[in-house]
Amino acid sequence: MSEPDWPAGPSVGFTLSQLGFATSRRFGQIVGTLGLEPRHFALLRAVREADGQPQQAVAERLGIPASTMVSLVDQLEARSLLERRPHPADRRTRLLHLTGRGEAVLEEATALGAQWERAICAGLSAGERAQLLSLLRRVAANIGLADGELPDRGTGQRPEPVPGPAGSRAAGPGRAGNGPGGAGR
Amino acid sequence: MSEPDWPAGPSVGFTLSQLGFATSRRFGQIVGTLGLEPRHFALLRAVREADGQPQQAVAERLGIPASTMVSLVDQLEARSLLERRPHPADRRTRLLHLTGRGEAVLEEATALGAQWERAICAGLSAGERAQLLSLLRRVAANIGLADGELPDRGTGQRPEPVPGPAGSRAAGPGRAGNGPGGAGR
DNA sequence: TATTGTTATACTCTATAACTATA
DNA sequence: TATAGTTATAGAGTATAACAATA
Repeated sequence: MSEPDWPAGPSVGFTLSQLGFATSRRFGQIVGTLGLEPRHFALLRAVREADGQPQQAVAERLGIPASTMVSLVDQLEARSLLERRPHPADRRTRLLHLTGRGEAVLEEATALGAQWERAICAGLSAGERAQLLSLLRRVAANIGLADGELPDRGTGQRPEPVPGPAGSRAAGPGRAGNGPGGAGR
Repeated sequence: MSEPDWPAGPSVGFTLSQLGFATSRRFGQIVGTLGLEPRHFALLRAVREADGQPQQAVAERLGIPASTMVSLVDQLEARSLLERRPHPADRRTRLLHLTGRGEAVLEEATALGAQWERAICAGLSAGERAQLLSLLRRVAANIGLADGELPDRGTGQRPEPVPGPAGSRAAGPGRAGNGPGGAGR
């Protein structure tokens, strides 16, 4: 079997895992300041993006199971950040709308996200940051992560086991984790 | 409030979250090929690093609660990848040792990790990869992540809420997630 | 008969607390 | 009395399946 042709030292994969985890965890704490979890933030953004979508459409877009979506919307509606309105024609569906307060909180959260972004990139010149993003984009392409794509939640989806060869043996659980939920784009 | 002074586009924070998540998830699938979860891999590596440590010492080093450690070791011992041996002087403590099979599997997993690393960095020159690592290291320093440091598991630890200002309101849950568990350094 | 949203249920994971045997 | 390891237990979180209203 071929030896790694890279110089020794920390791997990109490990570093990315570490950073990605720390980054999103910290971001979770930050939006927690507003009483939000990252997925609440993601949900609010999805709703704002296209106000008045059916609840399920948003759930599908975010890759959240319908039942989970219910409690998520419940929580945000209880805080008057968004509201369910009846569909004019179909009495089964509920259309999601951002409230004024929801917009305000979303803006606050977005500002905190921007602030966090600046903290992350402190000391990097604009050029360095651009290059970092460029390199990350190439890595993303390597691992088959489309540009704006959301990594599919553990909803089944089963990509190819392993790119190259393998050492056989049975397949294990293969666990997942919590989604990124980081600051927006 | 200050506007982001960065050019528009995807943020580093979001991209890192996304990549870190995708990376570790994929790595989980890869080692799953060997019937291992990432934390099994981490455990095996920690044991190999210093063969014959007490079980709790390893647990502490990995930030795993003692009770979780038990089942983890149980699983690996059931597969004869490592074994508990009595401490010569203290009959309470169990010393962890890698078996021959454990070493073999660990090597297989390491090889898969190296292969995954190559896939991640495909198309990057050695210089580009070095620069990527350098930039990531600077980002890691920015967010207060020591070099080889393991991000502390949700074991309590409560860092400062937010670096800069804030929009008040009560503190939310602030959730965590699964650790990196990516390929080794 | 199919679909939207909801509720109920069952499962997984993890950590805390209780317990045993040693020290 | 304190500690290593274990077992039992309880909580959070999440997905699957059953359900009611409507199409």
